[in-house]
Amino acid sequence: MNKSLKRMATMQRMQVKGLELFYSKGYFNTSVDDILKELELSKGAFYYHFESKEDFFIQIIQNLLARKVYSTLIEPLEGHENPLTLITNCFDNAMETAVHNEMDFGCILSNFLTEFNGKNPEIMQHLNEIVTVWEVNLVTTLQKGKYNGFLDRHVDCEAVAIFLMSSYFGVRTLMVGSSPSAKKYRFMSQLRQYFKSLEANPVTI
Amino acid sequence: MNKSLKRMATMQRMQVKGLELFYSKGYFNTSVDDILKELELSKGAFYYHFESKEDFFIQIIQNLLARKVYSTLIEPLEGHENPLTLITNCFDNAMETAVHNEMDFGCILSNFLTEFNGKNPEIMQHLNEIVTVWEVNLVTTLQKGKYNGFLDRHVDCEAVAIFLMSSYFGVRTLMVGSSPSAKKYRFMSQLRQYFKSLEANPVTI
DNA sequence: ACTTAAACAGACCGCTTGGTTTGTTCCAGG
DNA sequence: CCTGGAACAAACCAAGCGGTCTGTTTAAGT
Repeated sequence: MNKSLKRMATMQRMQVKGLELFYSKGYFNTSVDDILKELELSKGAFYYHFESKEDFFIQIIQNLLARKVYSTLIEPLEGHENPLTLITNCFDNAMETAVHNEMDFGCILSNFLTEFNGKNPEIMQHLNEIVTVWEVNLVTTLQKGKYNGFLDRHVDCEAVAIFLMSSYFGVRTLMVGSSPSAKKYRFMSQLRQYFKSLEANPVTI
Repeated sequence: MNKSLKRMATMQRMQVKGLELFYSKGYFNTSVDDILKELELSKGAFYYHFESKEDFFIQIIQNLLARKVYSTLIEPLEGHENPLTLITNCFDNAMETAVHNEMDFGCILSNFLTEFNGKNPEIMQHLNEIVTVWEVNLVTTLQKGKYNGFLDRHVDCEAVAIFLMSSYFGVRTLMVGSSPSAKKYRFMSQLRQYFKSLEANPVTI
């Protein structure tokens, strides 16, 4: 009955705290005990609910990380407006929350990609899956925008998507240094500059 | 006499192997013993030459990483040609070696920035110093290009530099996934597209 | 009231870590 | 030839790691 409810609640608590610490301190640099200490739970509780630290993290990826990426980077792309406007606003919002977040350590997805690269193929696969979902949604949005006459018909949507994902990952890494707000402003100005070159040219007679 | 020569040689060997392993496996995930095992040296040797693992890494940053960034990302900017051409070729070369490198794990500097962010302020300072050097050189190159009439006079050179560094860091992170060659090609096509919008407009009469 | 299983607590284990210490080899200078 | 320090080797240490195991408490079903 509410047995499974309590189970879910405890697992959720562990995963939320786990993602928080893995994100801020890194996966390998965060022990299971670190997580349990903050939750005032024991190892018994942890290994009752999860098979291993790795299994635990994979569930975090699918349950929390995937949703987070979706809500902040994919969902905002929905709509029938100019996709360049949608993406601009999406990036602007995502970076604005990062600027105002005292504990920002860069893009979660990008950080984990870096940390697990060449170390754990299984986890890398799960992470790359999320990247692909993002990429596909970007491409689809751009293509729709092309057919609706917002983008120049020569635009290579797949290339634009790669360029956008790259620049976003990168600027989030760069922003963790000094003056993130200034960097955000400069980045956005050049993103707009780039987008201008993708716009459909008005019909010349 | 050649005492100090041997000393330098041994320290160099340790640092080269250290950077190699720190880069591929991560700093926290690489033990001092891992490095010494591959060199067939002992802990005594290590702690005779270096104060600690952290001191060891800082010396690697200053001796090897700084030089590497300089030779691959800064030195190629020298010259009196169009800075947009210089940067394009520089990025193209840097990414090409990454594509052909079986053991590529992304941009070294970017990876370490991610790994140490929020964990070790001292090391972060050393890393950010390198980033700043790169940024300053990019800005200088761009400004020179503006005065020489290659760039439009409205171009915000500092913003362009941030945008370039972001996109490079990001694409190198993205390339570690699948089909790096395709991603490089798409990235470069959009970089050129972006650069076109920065070019000086021919005088219209 | 009794059973049963879920949901934990916490001691414990083998192993690895960064770092220290002590011992050994080697070789240049007096 | 002998000595002193440089350059290492290797045993050693406390702390921390992921993971296991054996309880103990709680609560639902009968």
